[in-house]
Amino acid sequence: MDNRSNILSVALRLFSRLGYEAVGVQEIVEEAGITKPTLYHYFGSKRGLLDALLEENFTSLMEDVRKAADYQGDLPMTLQKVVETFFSFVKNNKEFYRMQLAMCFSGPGSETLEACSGYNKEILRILESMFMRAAKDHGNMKGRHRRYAFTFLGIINNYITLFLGSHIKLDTQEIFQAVHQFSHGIYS
Amino acid sequence: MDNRSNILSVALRLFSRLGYEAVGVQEIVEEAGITKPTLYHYFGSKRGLLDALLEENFTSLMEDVRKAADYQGDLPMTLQKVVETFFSFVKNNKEFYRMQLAMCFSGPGSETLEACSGYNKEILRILESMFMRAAKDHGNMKGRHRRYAFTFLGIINNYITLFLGSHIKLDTQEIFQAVHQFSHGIYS
DNA sequence: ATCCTTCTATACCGAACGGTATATTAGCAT
DNA sequence: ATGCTAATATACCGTTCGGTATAGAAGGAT
Repeated sequence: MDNRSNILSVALRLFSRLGYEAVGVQEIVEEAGITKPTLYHYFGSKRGLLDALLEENFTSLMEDVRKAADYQGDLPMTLQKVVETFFSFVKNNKEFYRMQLAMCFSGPGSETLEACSGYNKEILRILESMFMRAAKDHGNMKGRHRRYAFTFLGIINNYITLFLGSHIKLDTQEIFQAVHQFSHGIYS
Repeated sequence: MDNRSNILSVALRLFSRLGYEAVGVQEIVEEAGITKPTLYHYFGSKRGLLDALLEENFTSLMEDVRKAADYQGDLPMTLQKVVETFFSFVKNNKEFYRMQLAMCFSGPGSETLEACSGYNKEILRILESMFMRAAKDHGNMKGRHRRYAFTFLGIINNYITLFLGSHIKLDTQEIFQAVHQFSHGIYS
C-alpha cells in the first residue's frame, strides 16, 4: 500500500477509536511508519487529512444513498432500500461511520462538527427531497419533509449505534423494523 | 458565586461547545478569572474536573429518572413520565446533556467515553428493570428488556438531539409522539 | 549526464499542553 | 499573638502540540 492510503487508514483507525482532537500527528506517523513531512506533503495539515478522509468516504456513501432514495411511487420499498444502503455501508465502513457519528454529536463550536456538517446536510437534503416527491402521492405528508428526514435518519442511526456497540446484527429483520418504526410516525 | 461553582459552570460551557479534548485548562481558568492552582486545588486534574461535572449532573438526572421509572401497572403512563423527565431535565440542563451526548458517541478507546459510560449503563439499568417489572403483566415483552431499554433511550435521545438543534420544542405533543413511536415497536 | 519533479527524512520551531513548587493571603481556633 | 488550614497567585516544569526549513533520494524526460 502506498504512503497516502496507509496514512488515511491509520488516521481513520485512530480518529475513530480516540477522537480527532485526542490523536496527535506524531502518533499517526509513528503508527504508519513514516515521518511528519510525508504526511504534510500529502495533506497539508491535520485538518486537511481529516477533510480527505471525510470527502472520500462521504462521497461513496452519498452516491449509494442517492441511488436508493430515488422514489418512483413505492414509498415503503424506497425507505427499505435506503435503510439497506446505510446498513450495508456501515458494515463495510464501521470505523468511518463511528468517527462520523461522533463528529455529528460534537459541540456546536467544534472543528469536528464544522468538518462534517456539510456532508450531513447533504444527506438530509437527499432524504428530504425523497419525502417531497413522495408527498405528491401522500397528501398527509405535506410540509413535514424536513422533519421526516431528521426522524428517519435518527432511527437509522439508532440502529447503527446499537450495531456498533455489538447489541444487534443489522440483518433484514432489523431493516424491516426500522422502516416500520418510522412509518408508524408518518401514518398516525 | 464561589470559585468552585464558577469553574464548574465555565468548564461545562466550554466542554459542551468545543469538546473536552479541545479545551485547555488555561482557557478555563482565564474565562473563570482565576489561575491554575485554584482549579487544581478543587479538582486535582482536568479529568477530576470532568468527573465532578458528570457526578453532580448525572446524580440529579438519575434521581429523577428512577422516580419516573417506578412501574406500578400502567406502562404507557410510566413511559410518558420517563420521557417527560428527560425532556424537562434537558430543558434545564442543555449544556450538560449536549456534552454528555457527545461523550456517549466518542470512540471506544476515548477518555470521554470511559468517563461517562458508567452513568449511562446505570440509566440503562434503571430502564431495563422498569421493563422487567412490566414484563410480568405483558408476556410478549419477556427476554427483551435490554433491547427495549436501548431503543427507548435511543428514541428519547433522537428527540433531544432535534431539540438541541432547535428543530423541535419538546412539548407535550412530542412526549406523546416519542412514547407512541416506541410503543409501536413493542406491541407489533 | 543532467535536469526537473515527486517524495521522504533529519532536525528543528514557537506555542500550548497538563501540572506543580513555592509563597502569600485570609480566616479561624487556641 | 500564634499556629493551623484552606485558598489563591507567581512563576515555572518537562512534554507534546501542529507545523516547517532544508536537504537528500528516486525516477523519468531530455
